[in-house]
Amino acid sequence: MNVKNIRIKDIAQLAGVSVGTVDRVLHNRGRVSEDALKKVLAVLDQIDYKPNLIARTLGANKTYRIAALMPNPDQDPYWASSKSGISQAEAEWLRYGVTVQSYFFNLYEKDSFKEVAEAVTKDRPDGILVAPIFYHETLPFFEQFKQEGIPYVLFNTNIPEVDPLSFIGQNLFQSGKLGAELMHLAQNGESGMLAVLHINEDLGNSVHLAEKEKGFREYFLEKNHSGYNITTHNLYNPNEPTFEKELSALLDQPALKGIFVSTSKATYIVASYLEKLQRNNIKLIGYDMLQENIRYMKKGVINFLINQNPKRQAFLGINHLVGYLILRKEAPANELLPLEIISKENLDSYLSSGIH
Amino acid sequence: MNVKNIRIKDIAQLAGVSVGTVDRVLHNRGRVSEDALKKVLAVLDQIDYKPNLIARTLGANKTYRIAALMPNPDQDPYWASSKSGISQAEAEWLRYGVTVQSYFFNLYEKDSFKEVAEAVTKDRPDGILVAPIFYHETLPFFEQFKQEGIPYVLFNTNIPEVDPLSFIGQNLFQSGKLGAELMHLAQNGESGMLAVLHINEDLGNSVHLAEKEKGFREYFLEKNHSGYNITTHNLYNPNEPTFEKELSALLDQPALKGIFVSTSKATYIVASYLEKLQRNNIKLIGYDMLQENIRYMKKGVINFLINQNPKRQAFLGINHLVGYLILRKEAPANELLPLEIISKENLDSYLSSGIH
DNA sequence: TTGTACGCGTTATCAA
DNA sequence: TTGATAACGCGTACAA
Repeated sequence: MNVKNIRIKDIAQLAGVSVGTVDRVLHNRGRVSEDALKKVLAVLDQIDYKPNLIARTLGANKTYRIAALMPNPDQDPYWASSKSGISQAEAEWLRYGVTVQSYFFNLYEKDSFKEVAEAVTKDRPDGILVAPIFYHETLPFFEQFKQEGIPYVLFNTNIPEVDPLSFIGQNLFQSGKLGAELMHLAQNGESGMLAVLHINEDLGNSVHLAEKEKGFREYFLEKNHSGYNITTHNLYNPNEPTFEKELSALLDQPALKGIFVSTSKATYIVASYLEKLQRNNIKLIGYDMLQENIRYMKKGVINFLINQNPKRQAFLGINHLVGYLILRKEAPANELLPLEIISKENLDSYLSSGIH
Repeated sequence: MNVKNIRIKDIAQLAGVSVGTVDRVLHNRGRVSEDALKKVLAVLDQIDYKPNLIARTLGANKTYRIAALMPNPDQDPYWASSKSGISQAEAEWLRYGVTVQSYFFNLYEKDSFKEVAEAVTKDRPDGILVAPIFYHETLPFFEQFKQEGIPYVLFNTNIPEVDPLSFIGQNLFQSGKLGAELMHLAQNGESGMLAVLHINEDLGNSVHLAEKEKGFREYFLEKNHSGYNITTHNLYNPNEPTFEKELSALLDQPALKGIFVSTSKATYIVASYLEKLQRNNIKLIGYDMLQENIRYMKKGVINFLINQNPKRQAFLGINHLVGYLILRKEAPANELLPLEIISKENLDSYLSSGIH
């Protein structure tokens, strides 16, 4: 095997032109005569030229600005995880001239999203990573980004219609099915009442949550487990006095055997009530390895967590953008992360491996 | 924030010396006067110099040869997975002058290991990745590698005494505990007889397997689940006629409710017997997403798999070596991969994400 | 002991 | 339209 790679210099020599001409042909920069073009293309046709990306980044000496558009991490620890993934990717690429500017919008205000998205548009970054949790508000911006030729990557929530460079997330329907499988296991063969619980603080998320619920119900339909009685409960702002009343009413039902919670923050909120009310016979299944969730899992209040890997989602998002910008690498159109099951006994192995 | 990184040139300017001197200080090459040393160190103390690795690799223009020393992938699909991880890493680094030469030894013959390891020693690679499944046979070689200053990384099996650059694997004790937790769940609250089954084809593995068993038993001890009766079964070559007899004898016991199998290949062997004997009330828990295991899981014969991620283990091993050789990056002394739980409902999400 | 100068492969600039 | 050449930052050979 010939290890030595073919250089632009070699192509130039073979074609009988200069490196400058080859470069212009390779990058369609124009200003090349018919004659020279033909000669270079003939050589390129024969050999498989693979640019040395190391040399390219060094030579180009460009700096790239990436904009990360996401909910304010202070409003929800889930988004704090995402943020840390962005920071990690940023640290890794900083020395290669990549900077990431974060733009936070208010999780509960659509107008805040618009405002911030306009700021991004104005700043004209080289690439954009965005968690598009508000469907309608986001669409016009992608139209604009596309027109300006700025590549954008979506994470957490997909909007296939806007044709992003890449989407990173999970299969939500399957996630719900997995939640159901785990619930079924946790029930130890007994039957009874199961609750699907959404705490829908930001309304942008409702499609997200509905998809998980569909999967959850589908599992029991397929299996024909008619012994279970599944109810749905929508709660909103945990700070409202009605919240506690409604949740307590649910938890007080003696027949209730399990709760599937559709978001990560909601998981530890419900866990705290379960603990307070001493309802330790109710199995709880929720999302993500947030610090509070880890605590309740170790105590045995939470039975299973499904890891959505928010940190990794955002990390990969930045990486895909950088790969595309610097290394001209195509990103996968859909990167669906595995649905990781976290239980008491493998929790530590996830914590120490530091990827979560 | 100052985006531009500090270059050697900058340090030289600040210290009032030349780049050559700075370089000699940075790499302890000697031939530097007390005075100059002090000046440079003073500057280095103030600022956080991070070399541009891109420039370094470009300038070095070296080629590195890595040797991968592992069992023959044709003898066991588990090792075929490892091999594919090596190939993937190789493809990724080929253009940067890294080549990987694989050396396969016979899984069942210690002498074969010696032979191949000698070949590696003779070839004097720049780095070595090895799965040291034979303890005694491996030790002298590491002694030699250490003397020659060739860095080596271990995967799959750890031998801390040889002080490798890095070990990549899992916590086997905890892996067994997780197996027990899953078994307990799968039992649906019933009690009965549980079997721990080892198929110990290559004897090098026995410590490995014992560790998993210890964890498995520890779980039930901690939980005080006295309802279970746990037995251990050691089988050897599946091709011997006694094998089928012994295994059938075990499976014929009506009280048997679950089997925990300690290796990946053994998992689908047991699954095939369970299917043939129609013992579908016996819960089966084993290891790894081998093709056959995936098939039996989809059929419902295997209840849970614990993913040891053989592909990723090997992939990371090569990456750590490359990182150390090219980028002078310290590899983690112990990289313990998370214990991934695979069930029917998250199987596809792992398959499609392509990391397994 | 020190500093200068060149090469790595690519991109970008500029004079011809 | 072309080709020669200077960056990019690091490592290193070599001359002083």
